[in-house]
Amino acid sequence: MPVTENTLFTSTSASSSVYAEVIIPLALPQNYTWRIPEHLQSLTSPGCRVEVNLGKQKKYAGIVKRIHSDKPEFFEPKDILNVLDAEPVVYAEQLKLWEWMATYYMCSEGEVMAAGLPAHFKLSSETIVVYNEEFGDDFTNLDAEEYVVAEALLLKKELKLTEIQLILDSPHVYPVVNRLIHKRVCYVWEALKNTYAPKKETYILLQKAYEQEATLAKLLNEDPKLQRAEKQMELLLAYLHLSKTTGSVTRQALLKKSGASDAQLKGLIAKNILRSEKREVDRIQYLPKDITIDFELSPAQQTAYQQVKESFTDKTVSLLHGVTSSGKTQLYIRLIEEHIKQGKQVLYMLPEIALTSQIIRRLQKHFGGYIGVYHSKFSQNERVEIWNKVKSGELKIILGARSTLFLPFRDLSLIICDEEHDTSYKQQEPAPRYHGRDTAIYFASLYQAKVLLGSATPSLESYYNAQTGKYALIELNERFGDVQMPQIQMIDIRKIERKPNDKEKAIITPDLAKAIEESIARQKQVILFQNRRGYSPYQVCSVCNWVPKCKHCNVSLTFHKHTNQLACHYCGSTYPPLQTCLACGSHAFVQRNFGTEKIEELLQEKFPKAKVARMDIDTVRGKHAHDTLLQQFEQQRIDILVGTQMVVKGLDFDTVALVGILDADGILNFADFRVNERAYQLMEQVSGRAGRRSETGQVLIQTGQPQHPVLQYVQQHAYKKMYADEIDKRKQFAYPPFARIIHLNFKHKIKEVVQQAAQQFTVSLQPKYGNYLTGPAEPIINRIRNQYIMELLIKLPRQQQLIQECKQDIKIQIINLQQQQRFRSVVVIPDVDGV
DNA sequence: AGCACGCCGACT
DNA sequence: GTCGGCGTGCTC
Repeated sequence: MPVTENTLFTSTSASSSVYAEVIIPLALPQNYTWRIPEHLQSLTSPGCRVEVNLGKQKKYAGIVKRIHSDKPEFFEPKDILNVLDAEPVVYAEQLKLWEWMATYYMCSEGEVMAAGLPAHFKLSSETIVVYNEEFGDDFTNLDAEEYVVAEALLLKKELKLTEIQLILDSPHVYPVVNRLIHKRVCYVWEALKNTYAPKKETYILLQKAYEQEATLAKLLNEDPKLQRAEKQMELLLAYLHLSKTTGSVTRQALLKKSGASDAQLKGLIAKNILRSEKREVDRIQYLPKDITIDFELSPAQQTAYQQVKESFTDKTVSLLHGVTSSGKTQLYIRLIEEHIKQGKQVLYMLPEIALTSQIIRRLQKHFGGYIGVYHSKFSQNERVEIWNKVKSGELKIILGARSTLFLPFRDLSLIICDEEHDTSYKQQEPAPRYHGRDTAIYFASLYQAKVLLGSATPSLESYYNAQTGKYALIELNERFGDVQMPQIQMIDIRKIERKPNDKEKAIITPDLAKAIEESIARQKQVILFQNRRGYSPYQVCSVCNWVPKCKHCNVSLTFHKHTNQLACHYCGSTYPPLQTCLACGSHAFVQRNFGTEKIEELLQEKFPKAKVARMDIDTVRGKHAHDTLLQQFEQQRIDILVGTQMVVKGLDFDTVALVGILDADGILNFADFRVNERAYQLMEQVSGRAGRRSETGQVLIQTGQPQHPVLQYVQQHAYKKMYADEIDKRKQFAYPPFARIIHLNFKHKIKEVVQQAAQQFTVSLQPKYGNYLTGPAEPIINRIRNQYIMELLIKLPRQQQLIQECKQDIKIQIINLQQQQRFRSVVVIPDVDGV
């Protein structure tokens, strides 16, 4: 429920002051308080931005969290300089969400605000505003102050807010700039990190002249331009049919459906009957706002759908455990339909941006202009646009990654959290280090909305919650349209590895090679999966086995063949390749290479006629590379695709007959308490890529431990057995879901200092939390960007009170630590529920 | 996050 | 002698 009413004081006497607790987008120790001068009191309400002074001369646009009349005891508050918004920019729900996130994930509300608010709302005196060239120079609608600034901007193109102060000869520039941004005369400068280029697709549209029935009929029946061009006529009819059934028509879809040639389409465009237009796939604002559902759920889907609906009568969260290809998306679409027909809003969350462009086309077919897409790679202008449309309630469905949770929903009633197990939901680097799924559950509670978690391989946490009745559990065990679960076989590599001369055979075993050959012969596609970790190409001295490492991080350098450089994957620094061993002086350097690049080479050698492609961080770095690669694969211009984790997500094609997991041991031997869960999820998801509509897929797993329980479970698609097995171990060793883990990272440039700091910190927690502490320990990679690292793990039993106290104690101890001269500059970073 | 304040090295 | 390096403290 939006907070629009002014929570102000009717009975306040003129003499007593009114104060505002304001959130500033910084990592401040707490929120600060400013006084609201009398003339601004009626304009100020929670959720509004206010212009305030911080420090000697810095100014910020902060957001009012709370208005009160408690005079601060220990300082004299400054006055708020201006109120920037007539209407709050966020609802009370957003303020509550920020507070919860800051408390739960142990950061400041300012940091949450900084992450959640589009840059255009975050003015500060250092902000640079840029002239919007598209605006032109028609300044007739500007008032005197706006005009002066606009003129200056036209001349200089960009200005700092401090410079604008000089121009206006007044410190009160924020409201003016604010209005100018609103009128699109200028915009806030965005740092150049915007490498994301939205995917574009060519759409085919009917020329305006033929949009009316009558003119169209005339064209079809009597126009001489078409009577003799039979093929073009066919194509046009195909277009009309397609546009009737799907709404908008892409060039690709049209050509595929009609079987027409490029030339025929060009002909129609030349005759001014059709026209083509490039559109960004993610932006679909031109579509009509209507709902068309043109499919039926299968009986199994229908049952699950009913169960989901019923579960929401007494549970807030439902977990939909549906095997790969069971058609979860169709079920979601039905559910969305129901919610938006009641005028409510729906949030559809995905773990990664790359997946949005895949799913958006499916959704837009059904919900047209009701959908918006939102994620961190959108330009600030676009973000503000969507922000406002969500706030006004114009957009009903928002598809996006975790940052979509920051949008000011007006009337949210459902959150779908797809691929709920995916670890990309957890934000790693800057604060707030939040988990999209868990935050979604809290966020939903603010609106009394429901949450649907979906996965073929649920996280142990969620499945546990479903088992214990906290969540509802709905199972969908049938693949859609009678597709069989893929057949999974193990290939024991132990025999092959014994023969040292046959190293290559250990990478692609003869059995796998044979299967690949057969698939290709049948015109089917092959996906090979290789996990990246530990298998990056590197240089090594063949005499003494010395491996070059990064100067700033304790990490082996990765060798990049295409740039002929050694690179550090942690800090990004690069080095020239080595000729001489720095340890023994020999010149016998060799490239060790089990990465996808090497495998690609090997495959090309073995299958010279096949088209081999590689999909990993390196090959999809470019703007459209990811989509282009997927498209090529979809159009079957690639026979064998070798890739890392990336191939697991978003590959949903019918013609994959064979999936090979090249090195299961690399996945199974990873040192983490979640290995088994992760390994199962990964392999089950990879397997799910094999065999769609037409036939049973085949999965081959190369391993030296074919009896490994996880592999057995994968082979039988026995999620529940894996769960039962694993949950016991979690309980025994007090890991999640039976414990809450808080990770503490200590950083300092001097190794001894960081070690002692971590040690002292641990000792200080010992009396109260002794049993729950693990460490401090030096991580395997003990230095990143010249900072040494120590880690401390706290495993707390799931008792609300204890966990809250512990978070409090951690904060106290951090302050304590930094009060000591020696440890002053040690950085301590808490990470709650890290993955 | 900035920015002012403050204490040590290489320069006109 | 000073300019300026960045470590440290503080912002209602």
